[in-house]
Amino acid sequence: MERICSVYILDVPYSADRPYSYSVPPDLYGKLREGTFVEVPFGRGNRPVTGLCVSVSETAEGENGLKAVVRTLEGAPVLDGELLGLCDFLRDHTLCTMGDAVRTVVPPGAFGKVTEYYSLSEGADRTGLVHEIREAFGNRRFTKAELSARLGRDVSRQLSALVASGELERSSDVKGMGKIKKTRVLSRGSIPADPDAAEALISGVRGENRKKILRYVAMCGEGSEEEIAEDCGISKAAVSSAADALAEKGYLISEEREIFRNRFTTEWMNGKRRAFSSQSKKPALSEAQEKACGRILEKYGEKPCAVLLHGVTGSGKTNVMLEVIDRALEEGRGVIMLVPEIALTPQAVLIFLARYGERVAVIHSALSQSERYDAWRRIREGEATLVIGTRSAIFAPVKDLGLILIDEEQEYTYKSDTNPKYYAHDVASYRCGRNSAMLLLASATPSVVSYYKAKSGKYTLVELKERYGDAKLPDVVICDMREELQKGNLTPVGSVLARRLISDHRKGNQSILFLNRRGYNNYVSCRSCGKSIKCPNCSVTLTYHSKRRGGLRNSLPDADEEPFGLENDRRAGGYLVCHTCGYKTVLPKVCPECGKEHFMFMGCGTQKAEDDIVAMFPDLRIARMDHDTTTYRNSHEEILDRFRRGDADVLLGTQMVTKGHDFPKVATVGVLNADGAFMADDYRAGERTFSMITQVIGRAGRADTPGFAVIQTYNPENRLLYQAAGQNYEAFYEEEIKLRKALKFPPFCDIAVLTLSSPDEGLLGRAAAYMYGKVVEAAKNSRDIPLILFGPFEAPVYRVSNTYRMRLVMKCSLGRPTRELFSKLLRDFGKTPDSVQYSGKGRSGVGISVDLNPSTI
DNA sequence: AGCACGCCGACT
DNA sequence: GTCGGCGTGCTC
Repeated sequence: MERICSVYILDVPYSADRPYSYSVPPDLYGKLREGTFVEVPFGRGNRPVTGLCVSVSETAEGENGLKAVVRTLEGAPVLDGELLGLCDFLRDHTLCTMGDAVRTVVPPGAFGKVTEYYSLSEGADRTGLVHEIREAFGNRRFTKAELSARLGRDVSRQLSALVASGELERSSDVKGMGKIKKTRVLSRGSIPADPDAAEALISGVRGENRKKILRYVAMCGEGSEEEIAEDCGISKAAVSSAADALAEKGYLISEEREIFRNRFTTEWMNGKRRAFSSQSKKPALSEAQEKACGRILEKYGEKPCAVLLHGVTGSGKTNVMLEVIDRALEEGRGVIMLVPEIALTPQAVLIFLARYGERVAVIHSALSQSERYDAWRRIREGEATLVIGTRSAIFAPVKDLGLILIDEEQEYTYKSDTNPKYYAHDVASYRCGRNSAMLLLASATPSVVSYYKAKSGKYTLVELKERYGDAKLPDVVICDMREELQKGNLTPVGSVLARRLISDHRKGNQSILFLNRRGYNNYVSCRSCGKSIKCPNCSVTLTYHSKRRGGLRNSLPDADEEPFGLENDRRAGGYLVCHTCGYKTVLPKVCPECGKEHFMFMGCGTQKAEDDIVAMFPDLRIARMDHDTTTYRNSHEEILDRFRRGDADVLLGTQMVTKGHDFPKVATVGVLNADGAFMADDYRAGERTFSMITQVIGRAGRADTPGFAVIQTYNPENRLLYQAAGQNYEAFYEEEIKLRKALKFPPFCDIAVLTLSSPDEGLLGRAAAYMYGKVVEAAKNSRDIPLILFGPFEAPVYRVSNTYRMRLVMKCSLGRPTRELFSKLLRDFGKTPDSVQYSGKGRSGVGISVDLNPSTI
């Protein structure tokens, strides 16, 4: 019998991403298991690469000719079934390589990268190249890339020749493994636990430092060198040397322990925790909350299961979620809670830290690589059982997972838009199924897809319909901005809102102004009737593109450039495009709705709004919060603190201002342009608008201040706005789901987007046409895969850093057969013979990627 | 991706 | 002759 194993190579393109068989040398029998990272020789040159072993098996002798595993990567984790399962799931469901999947599931640094090095052997130095190498590197080892970069030419061929002739030696090493920081922890050795007996013993020991250390350990039981040095006021070196002596005599036990770097959490734990300890008390649940909680906990017994908790803003969903978390933790099971990035504020986290203390691990984007790795290990070792974090926290290696919560579940940040383009909900469902856990989705405005699943029985629907306490909905005024325009008001603030801002300021109240960030998605609307121009096939808004040399541009002239810019653009060939079906038309001379000829570009960003408001109201102090002002760490918090302290009168910003901060002095909330969001060319524009407006309105008039909200719009007859104003989710949903059904959009189908990219525009066009044919052919060959294909057409942003992109959009049903179809298309695309057909010559130079159910189309 | 192998033009 | 660029097929 011989032992062989199946290995995925972590750095191969999609077309070569499959398991490869290697033989296992007997000296690795004890070390090599499924889930072990290994070094293997790969390719014709047998270059050393990183692999992940996914299975080990015995085989009858004779099936040989296999290369052998070189070694296992010491210090790298061995992935258990849960993590391997996650990698497999990602690979299958997002059509990524195993390497990409592994790098998503396991933090970089946990396993390094096997790297090939060369170094000069004792051999001669006659040859030119050997001489060059000696000059550049001496006897130090170097990689092929380093040498090529140094010499500015390709050296592969000579290197192999020099290796063959023995003048160079090849070696391999693992690069980039994260350092595991350790510290020495001292605990009681022969020191008795009884304080008097301990003191008697300690007083007999010579040396002040030693006495201090012993007293510390006698009192606290144990302490790290750092802690002891800090608390006893001795240098670390002194602690270290005293500890050596004390350990040798047996007074103390000394052991090495990993320490987990976590600046964020540690700061809060040490500093602010006490201040917030009052929050650790369980808040009393209202009757409605109690009832909702009961229904969820009842369901909790039937795991695996999924629940959608739909609670209107201010209904206290968090309290209910905390109760469910308690239940899972009491059972001894692990919990993951996902929150949107912008909701992961220190205030929010503190609630959890105060309540659950050291069991919590927080994963957020500000963590350094080593902190991330430390958090990962802390979770994996079972020290942290409650993980709170953004999208990627869904992969946290929590032990015995019993509950996954996704707060604000409709947020599209739960869909990754880079490499493994996964949707956190899908991963969550998979993990819950595998672990018999509960999936709890929560939102005031669930996504239409999730609510549909709840309505149709796939999820259990639990609703919280009343606001907590006696909080009331604010009065909402919907303002017709067309009238403002006719009056000649071109500023982002209409007269109603202007009056409120002034009176709020006079009374010492504050205001929040919300302006949708997605301002770059410009559209054209009619100045007279306010209608925007829609696609005849899809009922989505057409996007305006102005034709400029080299492709399409995405930003539009400022409002004051217009109508001059508009006329110029029309002459230059500006046109309207539907990003769903590819429909394209020239910008009409007159509005198709009312026949007037005054079009207008929409798309005023927060920055412009700030300038305008400052000009209008010089007395108001404005705090602007958007992506541009919050790029620095903590700047987000600083802006909110400033506003909370009352050092600003107006908080102006993008979605960030809509998330659950409580500002008691906020009387008025203004939505500067409610159209900006739902005019976007995406079938979910409606649900996003509804969600954003609902949330931002909820910010007005908490506590004792009566609330007031102003929604500014050019479409005052749009029912969506009234539904949002009245927080009437049901009405919104009923209308929306009919529309989705009629037009066949999710949840009644899935959407797949295949993107081709190339710096060569002509080549790209041919490749796109070619792939179109391939998809048609593939769909025809398998009748059971229903698929509606649109395209090929230019991506919404056609050119990005000199690369052009074209897309095929497909409505389909994403099951295993459909994914397999896409997988095959991707694999085949990576192989040359086919691509020759469109490229004419050479390697195609066209990139391909598939996004299944993208967050925007 | 990244390597070897083969083909081809350029330079010594 | 051989160095180095470029295209192609293949990776246990």
